[in-house]
Amino acid sequence: MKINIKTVAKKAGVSTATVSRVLADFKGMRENTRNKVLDVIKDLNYEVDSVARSLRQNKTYTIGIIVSNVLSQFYSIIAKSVEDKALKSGYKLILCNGDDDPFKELEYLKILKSNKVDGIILTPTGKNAEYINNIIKSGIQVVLLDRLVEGVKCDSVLVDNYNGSYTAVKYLLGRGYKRIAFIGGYIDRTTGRQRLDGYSKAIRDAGFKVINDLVKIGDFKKESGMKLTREILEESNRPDAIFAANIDMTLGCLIEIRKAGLSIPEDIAIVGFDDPDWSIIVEPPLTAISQPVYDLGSTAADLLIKNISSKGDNSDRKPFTITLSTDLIIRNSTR
Amino acid sequence: MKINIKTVAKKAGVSTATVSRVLADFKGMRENTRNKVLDVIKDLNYEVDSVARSLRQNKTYTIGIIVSNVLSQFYSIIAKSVEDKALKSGYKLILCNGDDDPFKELEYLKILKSNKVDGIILTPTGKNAEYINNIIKSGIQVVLLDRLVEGVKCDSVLVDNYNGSYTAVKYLLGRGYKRIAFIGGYIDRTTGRQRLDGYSKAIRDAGFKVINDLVKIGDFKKESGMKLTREILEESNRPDAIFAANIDMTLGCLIEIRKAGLSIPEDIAIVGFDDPDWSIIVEPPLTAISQPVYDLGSTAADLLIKNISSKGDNSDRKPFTITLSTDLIIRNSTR
DNA sequence: ATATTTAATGTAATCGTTAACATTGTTTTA
DNA sequence: TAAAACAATGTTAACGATTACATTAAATAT
Repeated sequence: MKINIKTVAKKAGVSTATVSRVLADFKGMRENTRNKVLDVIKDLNYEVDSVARSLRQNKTYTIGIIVSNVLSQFYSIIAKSVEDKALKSGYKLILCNGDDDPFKELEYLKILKSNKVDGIILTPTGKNAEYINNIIKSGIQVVLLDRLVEGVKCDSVLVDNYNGSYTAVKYLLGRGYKRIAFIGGYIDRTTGRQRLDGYSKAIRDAGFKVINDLVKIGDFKKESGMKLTREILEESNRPDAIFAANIDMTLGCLIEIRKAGLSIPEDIAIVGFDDPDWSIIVEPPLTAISQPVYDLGSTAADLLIKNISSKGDNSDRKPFTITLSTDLIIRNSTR
Repeated sequence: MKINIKTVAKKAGVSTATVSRVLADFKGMRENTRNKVLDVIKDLNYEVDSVARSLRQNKTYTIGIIVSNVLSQFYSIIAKSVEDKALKSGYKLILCNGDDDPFKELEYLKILKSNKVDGIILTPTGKNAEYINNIIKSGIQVVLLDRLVEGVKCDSVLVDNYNGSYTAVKYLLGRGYKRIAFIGGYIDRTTGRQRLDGYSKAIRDAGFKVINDLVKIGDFKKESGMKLTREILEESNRPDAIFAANIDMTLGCLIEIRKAGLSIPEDIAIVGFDDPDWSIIVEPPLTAISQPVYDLGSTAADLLIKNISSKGDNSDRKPFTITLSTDLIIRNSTR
């Protein structure tokens, strides 16, 4: 037999409105009736139907998050941090892997819109500006994470990629490295672009020129890191250091260097952007740019939830960007 | 202005039923009307409201997954594999971190039930049998992943923990190790229990006794792996090998061994249960029991989705368990 | 050409809740 | 004690889709 608010109301001898009030913790009620209703609810094991509630209230208490790939430690930390915050504020999380594919991203954006999520945290490919604006206009709050989208006006939480990258390369230069290779990805995304720019600037500031053959662009994945490292190692004039622009590429880079039988940092130095948990157990421990990943996610979640609660109030205030800074963690993969 | 099925119907000069039929790809329709409706849909950028649809159809096209912790590579692979399958079959995924906490698990189970998900994939703590049965009775399909719950009858997908563990320890014994420590967790969960049992059996089969001081039980997390490893290293008669029962504990173990300045495998050998992507870049590369993690998730998802589609038909067939086997990957953390 | 069958569309109830408004019951004030 | 004010509860129309059933239009048979 189906148990819904009507069943409860009938058994408790009250109206559905009264039951609804009990559910909503409405204060203006006789203790007596409240208890009567609560008893029946317990008795029947009644649980509210969130779908019906969402339809009526036009609020789902759900936020959607689109990340590139939870398999990457970076995004799994993001997912966890957002979920932690969400749960605390009574929201649940729909997780979507956009795979850095604009089509998949669009597909997911449509699903989230159709499901009337209250807000979306998006690590964008940069390609669906029109639809994202459309979503924002429909009243769904959006916060961009880690990257920007041209033509979209909404709050965002970023990492200072440019300075992180600059610091890493400057450090390498300071240690006497002269031929520093760059392994990056997606220069049409802000992350890819800024990390490359930071690299280039540091090289130039030191009075060197950026050598095209030493700048390799892939897709931020392990396999791509492996492939590009192989290319670099085949250079006739092998570089003395590599700066890998994200965690998965760093992993790929380390795998190939090991395969090639080279030793770090004697034969070649490595600095990675992002500091994974395994960085202290590799040999030698990895010098890395550490990003405040957990903070990144929880800041975005905080912001999103705040925006959801004050919906409307902020619809014409200026969007703003929170930029978190990085740290250089010096270990032993550089001399 | 709000655009819903009525708006579309009016503008197209048809009834809402007709629009609904177009949305559902109903075949018995005049091409003419269908196109008229499709045109209006495109014109108005109409998108169906999934919440309303779910209420009416009593189907949400959503599956919930409760894992211990997406931060662990094991679970992030599970999440990804389930999501891949889900998307292909038109389902979306609500991700929940149970944190191996029975209360949090219960809380999430309630949320998922209230949200009328079509199915749940659960990595259970083992503690909420009653509520899980309640969920199953309510018509929501459940598939247990990686662990079992006593008293719950539903399909499950597991890894052969017992034999995996047995194989690992037998291998160590075969290489001449005599004092083998065990670092495990949660022996009240099937995974924890079975891995310990496999260890014990292998030790006994070799004619040795299980030494209590060498069996350390924690909570499957990195920090716990670190702490227990420290305890082990302080033993007056230090063991010559450690078998760590999951990926995070293995990581913790390696961190502490490095801190202690011991070399692997000369001073102490290590075998880990589960084979993370960093296992080939640590020094020395890690000997490990590899689990078919991606398969585990996608098998569970397949099974769940199949059960959802054939809902009712299988309600009184016997639940079954799919057990996937493990591989021993021999590298250099053992002599 | 009319009756009969079949195909295409329309009407309206329904899913389970909430919330605006109406009503009843209880105090307080004059 | 009656009127006024306020507190507690009830009635009922939404929310936006789907779908059983009713109706109308077209196709076929007689």
